[in-house]
Amino acid sequence: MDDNYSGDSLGGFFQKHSSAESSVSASLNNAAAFGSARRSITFDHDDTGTASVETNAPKKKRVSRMTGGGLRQFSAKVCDLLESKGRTTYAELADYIMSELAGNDSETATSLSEFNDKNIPRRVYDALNVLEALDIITRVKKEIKWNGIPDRKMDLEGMKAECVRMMNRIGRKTAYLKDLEEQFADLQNLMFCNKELLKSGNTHPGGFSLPFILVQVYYFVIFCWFA
Amino acid sequence: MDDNYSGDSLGGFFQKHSSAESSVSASLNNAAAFGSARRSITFDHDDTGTASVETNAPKKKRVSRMTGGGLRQFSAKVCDLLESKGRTTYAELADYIMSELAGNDSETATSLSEFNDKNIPRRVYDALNVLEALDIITRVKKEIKWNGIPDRKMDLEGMKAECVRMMNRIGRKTAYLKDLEEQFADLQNLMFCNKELLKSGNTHPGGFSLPFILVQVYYFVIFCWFA
DNA sequence: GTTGCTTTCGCGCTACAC
DNA sequence: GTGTAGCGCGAAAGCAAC
Repeated sequence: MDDNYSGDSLGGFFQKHSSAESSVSASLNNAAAFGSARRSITFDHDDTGTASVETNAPKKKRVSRMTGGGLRQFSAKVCDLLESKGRTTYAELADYIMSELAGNDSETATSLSEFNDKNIPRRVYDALNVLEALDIITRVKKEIKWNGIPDRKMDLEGMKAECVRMMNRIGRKTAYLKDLEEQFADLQNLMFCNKELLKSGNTHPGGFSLPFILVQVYYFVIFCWFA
Repeated sequence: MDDNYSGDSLGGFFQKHSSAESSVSASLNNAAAFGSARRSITFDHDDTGTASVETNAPKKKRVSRMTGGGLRQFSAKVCDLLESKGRTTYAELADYIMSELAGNDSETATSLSEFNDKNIPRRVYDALNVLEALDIITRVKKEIKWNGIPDRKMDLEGMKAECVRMMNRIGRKTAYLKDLEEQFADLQNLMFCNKELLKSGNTHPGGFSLPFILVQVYYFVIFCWFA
């Protein structure tokens, strides 16, 4: 049986080495002949051009996609990067992403980077365009500014901070309040004591008296007098 | 006029025969041979180089691009649509966008739609992929759900409400506090007075009494007196 | 497992803009 | 030339049906 392993994914392994053509034809045949297993990791090379036509060995296209490693993957990366940098340029983005991708290979390094060198930049453009359409970023002459998923982060953060601030304020006020309540209670005790003293007749009649009045009024008329 | 639009390739429509090795070349030829003119909103072309192969007049690929009418444009549309529908499917999206685009033409209608029939769907996929990477949408088996710029709306509203609530609470506490402070001040005054009286010797050594009255009124008339 | 079709979408050629 | 991006071929993934 053939290979058909399935794997992949992640792997990303496809090498694209551009070299021998024999491989090419082989790949073609494989695909057709075996019919079954498709995916071959790839091959080919280039020739690019378009064309080619004649006779024999037509090349193919290469590929074997890096499953799951397309626009979606790059968009996410682009987004993270943009968000963390806030303001950057296309070149910086592309470089960063490329270097990141280049890190995880073993021997396909060269071929991989050759591949990425051309593919990533193109994908980054796609991602940027969508992001721009959503107003998540703004492009002004080469400079890319992250507006952020509209206010989300900023406002959320801002409001959280505000919340904390308010909580603290409430805490302080509450403590002060408690303090005052205690003092208030103490004074009420004082009043009570005075009253008791008075009542108990413990007071000296000719003593002193303090015709004293304290009136606190909030909203209405008050008549008060004494003689 | 020569607008040539016309045909298109349709290319896709040769089914994929993947069989023989000739397949490759065959497809190429088809494209070339039938290929002939493909729309051009603007003009055309020429035959540039690449390709083509034998025989007759093969045109190529071309297609003068519809500047500015690419991923960016479609992304915006896709986004609006998704947001308004909340939950839909790829097919619905594509159809909707296509019909919308088809509306604004004059005579190129046919060619345009033929063109769009193939191009738009592809673009919609691009847009969806980016959106998905940003978690703005979620795809579950053909169904596309709009998550909407992550919680933004919900959280923002929620936190604003929370803020208002807290502000009110602070207001109430503050008023109460002020109230207590005043009462406190009053009582301290009372204490002070008492102390002064005491000190002034006006007091009777055997104890003091303070026929005293403290009245606090909130809302209504009060008559108070003593003699 | 394997045809055979449909849905996604990787990838890169190449047209334009600057 | 270089930077951007329109555009679409055809491979891979998903789905039946055999």
